[in-house]
Amino acid sequence: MHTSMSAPSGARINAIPLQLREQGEVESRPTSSFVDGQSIYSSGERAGQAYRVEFGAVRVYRVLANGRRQILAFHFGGSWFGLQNGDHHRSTAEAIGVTGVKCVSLRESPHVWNGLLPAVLENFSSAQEHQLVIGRQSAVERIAAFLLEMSAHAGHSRRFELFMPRVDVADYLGLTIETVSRSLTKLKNKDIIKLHGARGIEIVDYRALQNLCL
Amino acid sequence: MHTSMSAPSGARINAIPLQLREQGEVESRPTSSFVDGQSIYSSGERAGQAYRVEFGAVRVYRVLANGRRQILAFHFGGSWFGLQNGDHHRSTAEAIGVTGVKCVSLRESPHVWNGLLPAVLENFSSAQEHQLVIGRQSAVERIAAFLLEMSAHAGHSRRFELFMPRVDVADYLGLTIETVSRSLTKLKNKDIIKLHGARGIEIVDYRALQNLCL
DNA sequence: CGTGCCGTTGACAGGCGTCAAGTACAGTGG
DNA sequence: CCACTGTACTTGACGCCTGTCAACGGCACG
Repeated sequence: MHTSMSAPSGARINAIPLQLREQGEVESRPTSSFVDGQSIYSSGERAGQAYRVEFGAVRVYRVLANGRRQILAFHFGGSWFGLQNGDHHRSTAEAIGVTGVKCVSLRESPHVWNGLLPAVLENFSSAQEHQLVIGRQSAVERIAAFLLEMSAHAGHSRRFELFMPRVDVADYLGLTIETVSRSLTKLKNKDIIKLHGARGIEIVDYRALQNLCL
Repeated sequence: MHTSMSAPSGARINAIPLQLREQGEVESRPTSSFVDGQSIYSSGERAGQAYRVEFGAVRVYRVLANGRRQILAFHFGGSWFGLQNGDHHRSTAEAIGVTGVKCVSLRESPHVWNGLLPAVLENFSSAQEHQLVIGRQSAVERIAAFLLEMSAHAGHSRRFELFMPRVDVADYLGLTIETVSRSLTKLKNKDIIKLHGARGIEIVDYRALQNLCL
């Protein structure tokens, strides 16, 4: 199970951010392991911890009352998540594939907050970037931006595997799975990308993909 | 000029956040005044300052190469903005109506960063909230959410004035001005709101508006 | 080989963008 | 005082993009 996920996530372990190692507070904690789809925290639960992805991937999302879901962010190795100001989580975080996560209690060690400012700013920046994508870009443009984002997380590789199913891509980009599929097909037919199986992506024309995101 | 703006923004001066007064660093700075549409900082400029709205309002936006604009956030009295991790601004901030802004240099006083974590978390939270709106809601639902947001900034008043023109609302919600106008008309025809002139909003059925944002 | 999940493709309808015309209003100048 | 002008907003007609519904194909697993 999850063979198609564990291979790329294994490669990603080496990408764990060294600049955050300085925080001995974090390194002293054990890594918790989660299986695919397992909840790391849920909306409504009491907050008070900071989380960092060690390996694998995490989706953070919120669900509207009518069932519509919006994935706010994907997090990969080294990325912090779950940082917020309220007492209770307003979003849910789930593992994508087998995923390792380190937790720090902010109640026991409130001073850790000080070191997390760069991480919060990073999250904030990503959220703003994503606002542009879902606010002002067409379906194909969103897919292009998404593929470039995933490529960047894979070390700007031209060939990589998507960690998540289509429904996650759709809920991240504010689209439906059908539109995601159709947009990928369009990019394929324009010889901008090649598809290798359901999750494999090969970027043939990197520049064309970038031009779509203008 | 701007009479329709200065009245509500004047009321808002009292709403300046007291919990931030502790930072004498901020209070020691003079307030710079900006006229309607004046740039506070621009995309590409060197960053290194934190900004706080004293009175009036501010829009922060980015523009894609093809001219499409996305307003990332509106900021009102007491709100911090311009906080980011890079060396250079990736967005532009402009005054809406006559606006007062206090600046703090983060290069001269880097320790100020520590006190700004709550403000960054607040900005981050707002961005996430907005992701849901523009990612998963219809035009009418976005307008409903927007009106409730503006109402909240006016002390949850049922009657308030919009500070900004339709084009700002549209670029904030990822819509066109025509769709904004039509959606407002729909809400008006359903007797959920009343329109008083171009900018005046009266919420007749608060509950109905909330139900639209589910 | 059947079953179930995931992804793709097609037909169709509806929502929103685009283009265009019309209205309201403030400011200006005669 | 009133016509003129420019800006902001509204309304209408129309077309496209994307959502919806449905059928189909591929692959893993039992």
